[in-house]
Amino acid sequence: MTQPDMPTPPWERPPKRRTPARVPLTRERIVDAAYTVLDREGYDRLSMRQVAAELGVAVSALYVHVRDKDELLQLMYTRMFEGYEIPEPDPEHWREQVKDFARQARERLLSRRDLTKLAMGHVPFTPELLPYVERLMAVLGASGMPRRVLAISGDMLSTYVNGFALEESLWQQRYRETHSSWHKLRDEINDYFASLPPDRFPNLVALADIMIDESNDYRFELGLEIILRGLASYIGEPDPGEEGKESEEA
Amino acid sequence: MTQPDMPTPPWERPPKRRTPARVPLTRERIVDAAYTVLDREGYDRLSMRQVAAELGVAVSALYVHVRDKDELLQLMYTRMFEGYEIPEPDPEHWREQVKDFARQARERLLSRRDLTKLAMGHVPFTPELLPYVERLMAVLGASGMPRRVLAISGDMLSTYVNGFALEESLWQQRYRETHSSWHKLRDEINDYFASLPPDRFPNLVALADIMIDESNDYRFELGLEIILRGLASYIGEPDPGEEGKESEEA
DNA sequence: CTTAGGGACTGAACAGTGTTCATAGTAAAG
DNA sequence: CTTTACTATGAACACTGTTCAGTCCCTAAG
Repeated sequence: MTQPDMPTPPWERPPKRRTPARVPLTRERIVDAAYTVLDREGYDRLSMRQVAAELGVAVSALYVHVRDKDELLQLMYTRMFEGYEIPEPDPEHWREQVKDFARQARERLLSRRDLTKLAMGHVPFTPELLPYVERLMAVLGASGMPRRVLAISGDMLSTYVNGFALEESLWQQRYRETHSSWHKLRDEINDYFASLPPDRFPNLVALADIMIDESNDYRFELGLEIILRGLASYIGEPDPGEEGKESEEA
Repeated sequence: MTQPDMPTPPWERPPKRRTPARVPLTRERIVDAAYTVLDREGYDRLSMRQVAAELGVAVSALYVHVRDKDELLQLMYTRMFEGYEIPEPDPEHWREQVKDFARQARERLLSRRDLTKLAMGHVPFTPELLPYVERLMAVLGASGMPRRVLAISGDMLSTYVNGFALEESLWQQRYRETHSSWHKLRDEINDYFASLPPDRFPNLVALADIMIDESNDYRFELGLEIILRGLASYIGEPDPGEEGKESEEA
Protein backbone atom coordinates (compact mmCIF):
# COMPACT_ATOMS: atom_id res chain seq x y z
CA MET A 1 0.00 0.00 0.00
CA THR A 2 2.86 2.41 0.74
CA GLN A 3 4.76 3.72 -2.25
CA PRO A 4 8.22 2.37 -1.65
CA ASP A 5 10.20 5.34 -3.02
CA MET A 6 8.20 8.09 -1.30
CA PRO A 7 9.67 9.50 1.91
CA THR A 8 7.51 9.04 4.95
CA PRO A 9 5.69 12.30 5.80
CA PRO A 10 6.83 13.68 9.14
CA TRP A 11 3.35 13.68 10.63
CA GLU A 12 2.83 10.01 9.91
CA ARG A 13 4.27 7.92 12.68
CA PRO A 14 6.39 5.15 11.23
CA PRO A 15 5.16 1.65 12.05
CA LYS A 16 6.16 0.85 15.56
CA ARG A 17 8.94 -1.44 14.47
CA ARG A 18 9.75 -2.09 10.86
CA THR A 19 12.12 -4.88 11.85
CA PRO A 20 10.80 -6.09 15.16
CA ALA A 21 13.62 -6.81 17.57
CA ARG A 22 12.35 -10.34 17.86
CA VAL A 23 11.10 -11.98 14.73
CA PRO A 24 8.01 -13.83 15.91
CA LEU A 25 8.39 -17.54 16.31
CA THR A 26 6.20 -19.63 14.04
CA ARG A 27 5.80 -23.29 13.28
CA GLU A 28 7.41 -22.64 9.92
CA ARG A 29 10.53 -21.11 11.43
CA ILE A 30 10.78 -23.93 13.94
CA VAL A 31 10.60 -26.53 11.21
CA ASP A 32 13.22 -24.58 9.23
CA ALA A 33 15.56 -24.62 12.18
CA ALA A 34 14.87 -28.28 12.84
CA TYR A 35 15.90 -29.11 9.29
CA THR A 36 19.08 -27.07 9.70
CA VAL A 37 19.90 -29.09 12.81
CA LEU A 38 19.04 -32.33 11.06
CA ASP A 39 21.40 -31.52 8.20
CA ARG A 40 24.22 -30.60 10.51
CA GLU A 41 23.82 -33.05 13.41
CA GLY A 42 21.82 -35.97 12.11
CA TYR A 43 18.62 -37.54 13.35
CA ASP A 44 20.00 -38.96 16.59
CA ARG A 45 21.28 -35.58 17.72
CA LEU A 46 18.19 -33.64 16.68
CA SER A 47 16.94 -32.34 20.02
CA MET A 48 14.58 -29.61 21.12
CA ARG A 49 17.48 -27.82 22.77
CA GLN A 50 19.49 -27.82 19.54
CA VAL A 51 16.53 -26.44 17.62
CA ALA A 52 15.98 -23.74 20.24
CA ALA A 53 19.67 -22.83 20.17
CA GLU A 54 19.52 -22.59 16.38
CA LEU A 55 16.75 -20.01 16.76
CA GLY A 56 18.43 -18.23 19.68
CA VAL A 57 15.46 -18.94 21.89
CA ALA A 58 14.66 -20.76 25.11
CA VAL A 59 13.65 -24.40 24.79
CA SER A 60 10.31 -23.84 26.44
CA ALA A 61 9.38 -21.27 23.80
CA LEU A 62 9.08 -24.08 21.29
CA TYR A 63 6.34 -25.72 23.32
CA VAL A 64 4.09 -22.72 22.77
CA HIS A 65 3.91 -23.58 19.08
CA VAL A 66 4.43 -27.30 19.15
CA ARG A 67 2.90 -29.81 21.52
CA ASP A 68 5.59 -32.45 21.39
CA LYS A 69 8.82 -33.43 19.80
CA ASP A 70 6.61 -35.94 18.03
CA GLU A 71 4.50 -33.15 16.59
CA LEU A 72 7.64 -31.39 15.37
CA LEU A 73 8.78 -34.57 13.65
CA GLN A 74 5.32 -34.91 12.14
CA LEU A 75 5.57 -31.37 10.77
CA MET A 76 9.00 -32.13 9.33
CA TYR A 77 7.61 -35.27 7.73
CA THR A 78 4.80 -33.28 6.17
CA ARG A 79 7.21 -30.79 4.68
CA MET A 80 9.08 -33.62 2.96
CA PHE A 81 6.20 -33.89 0.51
CA GLU A 82 6.09 -30.25 -0.57
CA GLY A 83 6.46 -29.86 -4.30
CA TYR A 84 6.00 -33.53 -5.08
CA GLU A 85 4.95 -33.96 -8.65
CA ILE A 86 2.63 -36.80 -9.53
CA PRO A 87 1.34 -36.62 -13.09
CA GLU A 88 -2.17 -36.87 -14.51
CA PRO A 89 -3.10 -40.54 -14.74
CA ASP A 90 -2.47 -41.98 -18.19
CA PRO A 91 -3.63 -45.56 -18.70
CA GLU A 92 -1.12 -46.05 -21.50
CA HIS A 93 1.93 -45.19 -19.43
CA TRP A 94 1.05 -46.07 -15.86
CA ARG A 95 4.16 -48.21 -15.39
CA GLU A 96 6.58 -45.43 -16.28
CA GLN A 97 4.54 -42.99 -14.23
CA VAL A 98 4.73 -45.20 -11.18
CA LYS A 99 8.44 -45.74 -11.70
CA ASP A 100 9.00 -42.00 -11.98
CA PHE A 101 7.16 -41.50 -8.74
CA ALA A 102 9.29 -44.11 -7.01
CA ARG A 103 12.52 -42.66 -8.38
CA GLN A 104 11.48 -39.21 -7.28
CA ALA A 105 10.71 -40.51 -3.80
CA ARG A 106 14.03 -42.32 -3.46
CA GLU A 107 15.94 -39.29 -4.72
CA ARG A 108 14.20 -37.10 -2.19
CA LEU A 109 14.80 -39.48 0.69
CA LEU A 110 18.52 -39.50 -0.08
CA SER A 111 18.82 -35.81 -0.93
CA ARG A 112 19.30 -34.78 2.69
CA ARG A 113 20.79 -36.50 5.66
CA ASP A 114 18.67 -38.97 7.65
CA LEU A 115 15.39 -38.26 5.88
CA THR A 116 14.80 -42.00 5.76
CA LYS A 117 14.89 -42.22 9.55
CA LEU A 118 12.47 -39.32 9.67
CA ALA A 119 10.09 -40.95 7.21
CA MET A 120 10.09 -44.27 8.99
CA GLY A 121 7.24 -44.88 11.33
CA HIS A 122 5.09 -42.12 9.86
CA VAL A 123 2.05 -42.64 7.68
CA PRO A 124 0.91 -40.07 5.09
CA PHE A 125 -2.68 -40.09 6.28
CA THR A 126 -2.83 -36.50 7.55
CA PRO A 127 -5.15 -34.09 5.68
CA GLU A 128 -2.22 -32.24 4.12
CA LEU A 129 -0.77 -35.44 2.66
CA LEU A 130 -3.89 -37.22 1.48
CA PRO A 131 -3.86 -35.36 -1.87
CA TYR A 132 -0.56 -37.01 -2.70
CA VAL A 133 -1.90 -40.44 -1.79
CA GLU A 134 -4.98 -39.73 -3.90
CA ARG A 135 -2.86 -38.82 -6.91
CA LEU A 136 -0.76 -41.95 -6.61
CA MET A 137 -3.85 -44.11 -6.33
CA ALA A 138 -5.22 -42.40 -9.43
CA VAL A 139 -2.09 -43.25 -11.42
CA LEU A 140 -2.14 -46.83 -10.17
CA GLY A 141 -5.86 -47.14 -10.73
CA ALA A 142 -5.48 -46.17 -14.37
CA SER A 143 -3.76 -49.49 -14.93
CA GLY A 144 -7.04 -51.28 -14.45
CA MET A 145 -5.83 -53.62 -11.73
CA PRO A 146 -8.47 -55.15 -9.46
CA ARG A 147 -9.73 -53.17 -6.48
CA ARG A 148 -8.04 -55.22 -3.80
CA VAL A 149 -4.70 -55.23 -5.56
CA LEU A 150 -4.98 -51.50 -6.05
CA ALA A 151 -5.74 -51.02 -2.36
CA ILE A 152 -2.40 -52.44 -1.24
CA SER A 153 -0.26 -51.40 -4.19
CA GLY A 154 0.44 -47.93 -2.83
CA ASP A 155 1.50 -49.34 0.50
CA MET A 156 3.76 -51.89 -1.15
CA LEU A 157 5.48 -49.31 -3.28
CA SER A 158 6.13 -46.88 -0.47
CA THR A 159 7.29 -49.69 1.81
CA TYR A 160 9.70 -50.81 -0.86
CA VAL A 161 11.08 -47.33 -1.55
CA ASN A 162 11.39 -46.47 2.14
CA GLY A 163 13.02 -49.77 3.00
CA PHE A 164 15.45 -49.58 0.11
CA ALA A 165 16.44 -45.99 0.82
CA LEU A 166 16.78 -46.72 4.52
CA GLU A 167 19.20 -49.53 3.82
CA GLU A 168 21.15 -47.34 1.45
CA SER A 169 21.50 -44.56 3.98
CA LEU A 170 22.46 -47.03 6.72
CA TRP A 171 25.39 -48.22 4.60
CA GLN A 172 26.28 -44.64 3.80
CA GLN A 173 26.32 -43.78 7.49
CA ARG A 174 28.42 -46.82 8.34
CA TYR A 175 31.05 -46.07 5.74
CA ARG A 176 31.20 -42.43 6.79
CA GLU A 177 32.05 -43.55 10.30
CA THR A 178 34.61 -46.20 9.48
CA HIS A 179 35.79 -46.11 5.91
CA SER A 180 37.27 -43.59 3.55
CA SER A 181 35.04 -44.41 0.60
CA TRP A 182 31.97 -46.41 -0.29
CA HIS A 183 34.12 -48.35 -2.75
CA LYS A 184 36.41 -49.56 0.01
CA LEU A 185 33.57 -50.73 2.24
CA ARG A 186 31.85 -52.40 -0.68
CA ASP A 187 34.99 -54.30 -1.61
CA GLU A 188 35.49 -55.42 1.98
CA ILE A 189 31.95 -56.77 2.26
CA ASN A 190 32.46 -58.38 -1.09
CA ASP A 191 35.66 -60.08 0.03
CA TYR A 192 33.99 -61.14 3.25
CA PHE A 193 31.22 -62.97 1.42
CA ALA A 194 33.67 -64.48 -1.04
CA SER A 195 35.89 -65.76 1.79
CA LEU A 196 33.13 -67.73 3.52
CA PRO A 197 33.58 -71.52 3.58
CA PRO A 198 32.00 -72.61 0.29
CA ASP A 199 30.74 -75.91 1.68
CA ARG A 200 28.60 -74.20 4.31
CA PHE A 201 27.64 -71.09 2.32
CA PRO A 202 27.53 -72.15 -1.32
CA ASN A 203 24.81 -69.69 -2.32
CA LEU A 204 26.28 -66.66 -0.59
CA VAL A 205 29.73 -67.37 -2.02
CA ALA A 206 28.29 -67.83 -5.49
CA LEU A 207 26.45 -64.51 -5.28
CA ALA A 208 29.21 -62.57 -3.52
CA ASP A 209 30.08 -60.53 -6.58
CA ILE A 210 26.58 -59.11 -7.02
CA MET A 211 25.07 -59.13 -3.50
CA ILE A 212 26.47 -55.70 -2.71
CA ASP A 213 28.77 -55.01 -5.58
CA GLU A 214 25.92 -54.15 -7.91
CA SER A 215 25.06 -50.52 -8.50
CA ASN A 216 22.37 -49.35 -6.12
CA ASP A 217 20.54 -47.65 -8.98
CA TYR A 218 20.35 -50.90 -10.84
CA ARG A 219 19.20 -52.86 -7.82
CA PHE A 220 16.51 -50.27 -7.14
CA GLU A 221 15.21 -50.42 -10.68
CA LEU A 222 15.15 -54.20 -10.71
CA GLY A 223 13.20 -54.39 -7.47
CA LEU A 224 10.76 -51.85 -8.81
CA GLU A 225 10.25 -53.84 -11.97
CA ILE A 226 9.66 -57.00 -9.93
CA ILE A 227 6.85 -55.34 -7.98
CA LEU A 228 5.34 -53.83 -11.11
CA ARG A 229 5.34 -57.18 -12.85
CA GLY A 230 3.60 -58.69 -9.88
CA LEU A 231 0.98 -55.96 -9.88
CA ALA A 232 0.51 -56.08 -13.63
CA SER A 233 -0.03 -59.83 -13.52
CA TYR A 234 -3.41 -59.18 -11.89
CA ILE A 235 -4.71 -56.92 -14.66
CA GLY A 236 -7.63 -58.65 -16.29
CA GLU A 237 -8.00 -61.15 -13.48
CA PRO A 238 -11.07 -61.01 -11.23
CA ASP A 239 -10.71 -59.28 -7.88
CA PRO A 240 -8.86 -61.79 -5.64
CA GLY A 241 -11.06 -61.02 -2.70
CA GLU A 242 -13.71 -63.68 -2.47
CA GLU A 243 -11.80 -66.48 -0.77
CA GLY A 244 -9.84 -65.91 2.43
CA LYS A 245 -11.87 -62.98 3.65
CA GLU A 246 -12.04 -64.01 7.28
CA SER A 247 -11.57 -61.02 9.51
CA GLU A 248 -9.14 -61.02 12.40
CA GLU A 249 -9.00 -59.37 15.79
CA ALA A 250 -5.23 -58.63 16.01
CA MET B 1 29.62 -86.53 38.68
CA THR B 2 28.09 -86.46 42.18
CA GLN B 3 25.34 -88.97 42.86
CA PRO B 4 22.37 -86.77 43.60
CA ASP B 5 20.74 -88.92 46.27
CA MET B 6 23.88 -89.68 48.25
CA PRO B 7 24.50 -87.61 51.38
CA THR B 8 27.69 -85.62 51.29
CA PRO B 9 30.36 -87.32 53.39
CA PRO B 10 31.33 -85.19 56.36
CA TRP B 11 35.00 -85.10 55.42
CA GLU B 12 34.29 -83.79 51.94
CA ARG B 13 33.97 -80.04 52.07
CA PRO B 14 30.85 -78.95 50.24
CA PRO B 15 31.52 -76.71 47.24
CA LYS B 16 32.29 -73.25 48.46
CA ARG B 17 28.88 -71.98 47.54
CA ARG B 18 26.24 -74.14 46.00
CA THR B 19 24.08 -71.10 45.27
CA PRO B 20 26.55 -68.28 44.97
CA ALA B 21 25.25 -65.13 46.59
CA ARG B 22 25.68 -63.34 43.28
CA VAL B 23 24.77 -65.27 40.19
CA PRO B 24 27.45 -64.23 37.74
CA LEU B 25 26.35 -61.76 35.12
CA THR B 26 26.59 -62.97 31.57
CA ARG B 27 25.62 -61.63 28.18
CA GLU B 28 22.85 -64.20 28.11
CA ARG B 29 21.35 -63.01 31.38
CA ILE B 30 21.60 -59.39 30.27
CA VAL B 31 19.77 -60.15 27.05
CA ASP B 32 17.15 -62.09 29.02
CA ALA B 33 16.56 -59.10 31.27
CA ALA B 34 16.49 -56.73 28.31
CA TYR B 35 13.72 -58.79 26.74
CA THR B 36 11.79 -58.74 29.99
CA VAL B 37 12.03 -54.95 30.03
CA LEU B 38 11.09 -54.75 26.36
CA ASP B 39 7.97 -56.81 26.98
CA ARG B 40 6.93 -54.73 29.94
CA GLU B 41 8.02 -51.19 28.99
CA GLY B 42 8.31 -51.15 25.22
CA TYR B 43 11.18 -50.18 22.97
CA ASP B 44 11.18 -46.48 23.77
CA ARG B 45 11.52 -47.11 27.48
CA LEU B 46 14.12 -49.84 27.16
CA SER B 47 17.09 -48.29 28.93
CA MET B 48 20.32 -49.57 30.41
CA ARG B 49 19.12 -48.51 33.84
CA GLN B 50 15.91 -50.48 33.50
CA VAL B 51 17.85 -53.56 32.45
CA ALA B 52 20.24 -53.15 35.35
CA ALA B 53 17.35 -52.71 37.78
CA GLU B 54 15.75 -55.86 36.39
CA LEU B 55 18.93 -57.73 37.28
CA GLY B 56 19.34 -55.99 40.63
CA VAL B 57 22.71 -54.67 39.56
CA ALA B 58 24.44 -51.34 39.03
CA VAL B 59 24.20 -49.84 35.55
CA SER B 60 27.92 -49.77 35.09
CA ALA B 61 28.10 -53.52 35.64
CA LEU B 62 26.44 -54.00 32.28
CA TYR B 63 29.29 -52.25 30.55
CA VAL B 64 31.70 -54.95 31.66
CA HIS B 65 29.91 -57.41 29.39
CA VAL B 66 28.54 -55.15 26.70
CA ARG B 67 30.30 -52.30 24.95
CA ASP B 68 27.27 -50.22 24.07
CA LYS B 69 23.53 -50.06 24.19
CA ASP B 70 23.92 -50.63 20.46
CA GLU B 71 25.73 -53.89 21.09
CA LEU B 72 22.98 -54.99 23.47
CA LEU B 73 20.37 -54.26 20.82
CA GLN B 74 22.47 -56.19 18.32
CA LEU B 75 22.53 -59.18 20.70
CA MET B 76 18.77 -58.95 21.13
CA TYR B 77 18.35 -58.83 17.36
CA THR B 78 20.51 -61.92 16.99
CA ARG B 79 18.43 -63.84 19.50
CA MET B 80 15.29 -63.11 17.47
CA PHE B 81 16.48 -65.64 14.91
CA GLU B 82 17.02 -68.55 17.29
CA GLY B 83 15.06 -71.59 16.28
CA TYR B 84 14.09 -70.30 12.88
CA GLU B 85 13.15 -73.14 10.63
CA ILE B 86 13.93 -72.88 6.95
CA PRO B 87 13.36 -76.12 5.07
CA GLU B 88 15.54 -78.03 2.64
CA PRO B 89 15.24 -76.41 -0.78
CA ASP B 90 12.72 -78.15 -2.97
CA PRO B 91 12.48 -76.85 -6.57
CA GLU B 92 8.92 -78.11 -6.87
CA HIS B 93 7.57 -76.15 -3.90
CA TRP B 94 9.79 -73.09 -3.60
CA ARG B 95 6.82 -70.72 -3.62
CA GLU B 96 5.12 -72.31 -0.65
CA GLN B 97 8.45 -72.62 1.13
CA VAL B 98 9.14 -68.93 0.67
CA LYS B 99 5.65 -68.03 1.82
CA ASP B 100 6.04 -70.19 4.90
CA PHE B 101 9.26 -68.43 5.71
CA ALA B 102 7.59 -65.02 5.35
CA ARG B 103 4.62 -66.06 7.48
CA GLN B 104 6.93 -67.39 10.13
CA ALA B 105 8.89 -64.14 10.12
CA ARG B 106 5.77 -61.99 10.42
CA GLU B 107 4.39 -64.13 13.20
CA ARG B 108 7.64 -63.86 15.10
CA LEU B 109 7.86 -60.10 14.66
CA LEU B 110 4.37 -59.69 16.08
CA SER B 111 4.68 -62.33 18.80
CA ARG B 112 6.28 -59.92 21.27
CA ARG B 113 5.98 -56.23 21.78
CA ASP B 114 8.07 -53.87 19.62
CA LEU B 115 10.16 -56.53 17.93
CA THR B 116 9.62 -54.68 14.66
CA LYS B 117 11.29 -51.58 16.03
CA LEU B 118 14.14 -53.74 17.23
CA ALA B 119 14.54 -55.40 13.85
CA MET B 120 14.50 -52.16 11.93
CA GLY B 121 17.86 -50.75 11.04
CA HIS B 122 19.67 -54.02 11.62
CA VAL B 123 21.05 -56.25 8.91
CA PRO B 124 21.43 -60.02 9.38
CA PHE B 125 25.02 -60.07 8.12
CA THR B 126 26.69 -61.10 11.35
CA PRO B 127 28.40 -64.52 11.42
CA GLU B 128 25.68 -65.97 13.66
CA LEU B 129 22.93 -64.98 11.25
CA LEU B 130 24.51 -65.75 7.90
CA PRO B 131 23.39 -69.40 8.05
CA TYR B 132 19.77 -68.24 7.98
CA VAL B 133 20.43 -65.99 5.01
CA GLU B 134 22.19 -68.86 3.27
CA ARG B 135 19.22 -71.15 3.81
CA LEU B 136 16.78 -68.61 2.46
CA MET B 137 18.91 -68.02 -0.61
CA ALA B 138 19.05 -71.77 -1.14
CA VAL B 139 15.26 -72.03 -1.12
CA LEU B 140 14.92 -69.06 -3.46
CA GLY B 141 17.72 -70.31 -5.71
CA ALA B 142 15.92 -73.62 -6.20
CA SER B 143 13.33 -71.73 -8.23
CA GLY B 144 15.82 -71.25 -11.01
CA MET B 145 15.49 -67.48 -11.19
CA PRO B 146 18.37 -65.54 -12.74
CA ARG B 147 21.37 -64.67 -10.60
CA ARG B 148 20.68 -60.95 -10.33
CA VAL B 149 17.03 -61.44 -9.45
CA LEU B 150 18.03 -63.99 -6.85
CA ALA B 151 20.54 -61.54 -5.38
CA ILE B 152 17.90 -59.00 -4.46
CA SER B 153 14.97 -61.32 -3.80
CA GLY B 154 15.97 -61.99 -0.19
CA ASP B 155 16.29 -58.31 0.52
CA MET B 156 12.93 -57.58 -1.06
CA LEU B 157 11.16 -60.24 0.94
CA SER B 158 12.61 -59.19 4.28
CA THR B 159 11.96 -55.54 3.51
CA TYR B 160 8.37 -56.36 2.73
CA VAL B 161 7.82 -58.47 5.84
CA ASN B 162 9.55 -55.97 8.12
CA GLY B 163 7.71 -53.01 6.64
CA PHE B 164 4.36 -54.74 6.80
CA ALA B 165 4.81 -55.92 10.37
CA LEU B 166 6.09 -52.52 11.42
CA GLU B 167 2.98 -50.85 10.07
CA GLU B 168 0.81 -53.42 11.79
CA SER B 169 2.47 -52.87 15.14
CA LEU B 170 2.27 -49.09 14.73
CA TRP B 171 -1.49 -49.33 14.36
CA GLN B 172 -1.64 -51.71 17.28
CA GLN B 173 0.30 -49.27 19.42
CA ARG B 174 -1.86 -46.35 18.36
CA TYR B 175 -5.09 -48.13 19.18
CA ARG B 176 -3.72 -49.28 22.53
CA GLU B 177 -3.09 -45.65 23.42
CA THR B 178 -6.35 -44.14 22.26
CA HIS B 179 -9.02 -46.73 21.47
CA SER B 180 -10.67 -49.58 23.23
CA SER B 181 -10.43 -52.03 20.36
CA TRP B 182 -8.81 -52.45 16.99
CA HIS B 183 -12.31 -52.73 15.50
CA LYS B 184 -13.25 -49.27 16.74
CA LEU B 185 -10.13 -47.61 15.37
CA ARG B 186 -10.51 -49.43 12.07
CA ASP B 187 -14.09 -48.28 11.71
CA GLU B 188 -13.11 -44.71 12.48
CA ILE B 189 -10.39 -44.68 9.84
CA ASN B 190 -12.83 -46.28 7.50
CA ASP B 191 -15.44 -43.59 8.12
CA TYR B 192 -12.81 -40.90 7.77
CA PHE B 193 -11.85 -42.07 4.30
CA ALA B 194 -15.45 -42.50 3.30
CA SER B 195 -16.31 -38.97 4.45
CA LEU B 196 -13.71 -37.25 2.29
CA PRO B 197 -15.07 -34.96 -0.45
CA PRO B 198 -15.61 -37.35 -3.37
CA ASP B 199 -14.78 -34.74 -6.01
CA ARG B 200 -11.26 -34.22 -4.66
CA PHE B 201 -10.59 -37.76 -3.43
CA PRO B 202 -12.52 -40.06 -5.77
CA ASN B 203 -10.06 -42.94 -5.52
CA LEU B 204 -9.65 -42.89 -1.76
CA VAL B 205 -13.41 -42.70 -1.25
CA ALA B 206 -13.95 -45.55 -3.66
CA LEU B 207 -11.42 -47.73 -1.84
CA ALA B 208 -12.40 -46.68 1.67
CA ASP B 209 -14.04 -50.00 2.48
CA ILE B 210 -10.92 -52.08 1.76
CA MET B 211 -8.00 -49.71 2.43
CA ILE B 212 -7.86 -50.60 6.11
CA ASP B 213 -10.99 -52.62 6.60
CA GLU B 214 -9.47 -55.70 5.01
CA SER B 215 -8.05 -58.40 7.23
CA ASN B 216 -4.35 -57.91 7.81
CA ASP B 217 -3.72 -61.58 7.12
CA TYR B 218 -5.32 -61.30 3.74
CA ARG B 219 -3.43 -58.14 2.83
CA PHE B 220 -0.17 -59.78 3.88
CA GLU B 221 -0.81 -62.82 1.74
CA LEU B 222 -1.78 -60.75 -1.27
CA GLY B 223 1.35 -58.60 -1.06
CA LEU B 224 3.44 -61.74 -0.75
CA GLU B 225 1.82 -63.25 -3.80
CA ILE B 226 2.46 -60.05 -5.76
CA ILE B 227 6.17 -60.18 -5.01
CA LEU B 228 6.35 -63.89 -5.79
CA ARG B 229 4.61 -63.39 -9.12
CA GLY B 230 7.11 -60.66 -9.94
CA LEU B 231 10.03 -62.88 -9.04
CA ALA B 232 8.61 -65.90 -10.85
CA SER B 233 8.11 -63.88 -14.01
CA TYR B 234 11.88 -63.85 -14.45
CA ILE B 235 12.27 -67.63 -14.40
CA GLY B 236 13.47 -68.72 -17.80
CA GLU B 237 14.47 -65.21 -18.82
CA PRO B 238 18.15 -64.36 -19.29
CA ASP B 239 19.90 -62.58 -16.43
CA PRO B 240 18.74 -58.94 -16.62
CA GLY B 241 22.19 -57.62 -15.87
CA GLU B 242 23.82 -56.65 -19.13
CA GLU B 243 22.30 -53.22 -19.73
CA GLY B 244 22.35 -50.53 -17.06
CA LYS B 245 25.42 -51.78 -15.25
CA GLU B 246 27.04 -48.39 -14.69
CA SER B 247 28.45 -48.16 -11.18
CA GLU B 248 27.76 -45.26 -8.90
CA GLU B 249 29.69 -43.50 -6.21
CA ALA B 250 26.86 -42.71 -3.74
C1' DC C 1 47.84 -69.61 55.81
C1' DT C 2 49.12 -65.38 53.79
C1' DT C 3 49.69 -62.55 50.01
C1' DA C 4 49.12 -60.56 45.58
C1' DG C 5 46.69 -60.19 41.51
C1' DG C 6 42.81 -59.48 38.60
C1' DG C 7 38.23 -59.41 37.24
C1' DA C 8 33.45 -58.24 38.48
C1' DC C 9 30.90 -54.93 40.51
C1' DT C 10 29.67 -50.35 42.85
C1' DG C 11 28.40 -45.46 43.38
C1' DA C 12 28.97 -41.12 41.94
C1' DA C 13 29.49 -38.07 38.37
C1' DC C 14 29.11 -35.79 33.59
C1' DA C 15 26.73 -34.20 29.87
C1' DG C 16 22.96 -34.61 27.68
C1' DT C 17 17.54 -35.56 26.86
C1' DG C 18 11.94 -34.21 26.79
C1' DT C 19 8.77 -31.67 29.32
C1' DT C 20 6.54 -28.45 32.75
C1' DC C 21 5.65 -24.21 35.23
C1' DA C 22 5.72 -19.83 37.70
C1' DT C 23 7.32 -15.61 36.19
C1' DA C 24 8.56 -11.65 33.30
C1' DG C 25 7.88 -9.10 29.21
C1' DT C 26 5.36 -7.22 25.23
C1' DA C 27 1.69 -5.94 22.20
C1' DA C 28 -2.86 -5.09 21.16
C1' DA C 29 -7.73 -3.88 22.98
C1' DG C 30 -10.72 -1.30 25.84
C1' DC D 1 -3.41 4.57 30.69
C1' DT D 2 -4.98 0.19 32.11
C1' DT D 3 -6.33 -4.31 31.25
C1' DT D 4 -5.99 -8.52 28.80
C1' DA D 5 -3.95 -12.07 26.16
C1' DC D 6 -0.20 -14.30 24.92
C1' DT D 7 4.67 -15.19 23.91
C1' DA D 8 9.09 -16.09 25.78
C1' DT D 9 12.14 -16.98 29.85
C1' DG D 10 14.92 -19.64 33.21
C1' DA D 11 14.88 -22.93 36.43
C1' DA D 12 13.59 -27.30 37.67
C1' DC D 13 12.30 -32.48 37.36
C1' DA D 14 13.00 -36.92 36.04
C1' DC D 15 15.08 -39.22 32.91
C1' DT D 16 18.93 -40.97 29.39
C1' DG D 17 23.99 -43.32 27.86
C1' DT D 18 28.53 -43.56 29.38
C1' DT D 19 32.85 -43.20 32.22
C1' DC D 20 35.85 -43.93 36.11
C1' DA D 21 38.04 -44.12 40.65
C1' DG D 22 37.48 -47.26 43.90
C1' DT D 23 35.89 -51.69 46.42
C1' DC D 24 34.99 -56.31 46.94
C1' DC D 25 35.83 -61.17 46.27
C1' DC D 26 37.83 -65.18 44.27
C1' DT D 27 41.79 -67.47 42.56
C1' DA D 28 46.66 -68.59 42.19
C1' DA D 29 51.30 -68.11 43.99
C1' DG D 30 54.44 -68.00 47.58
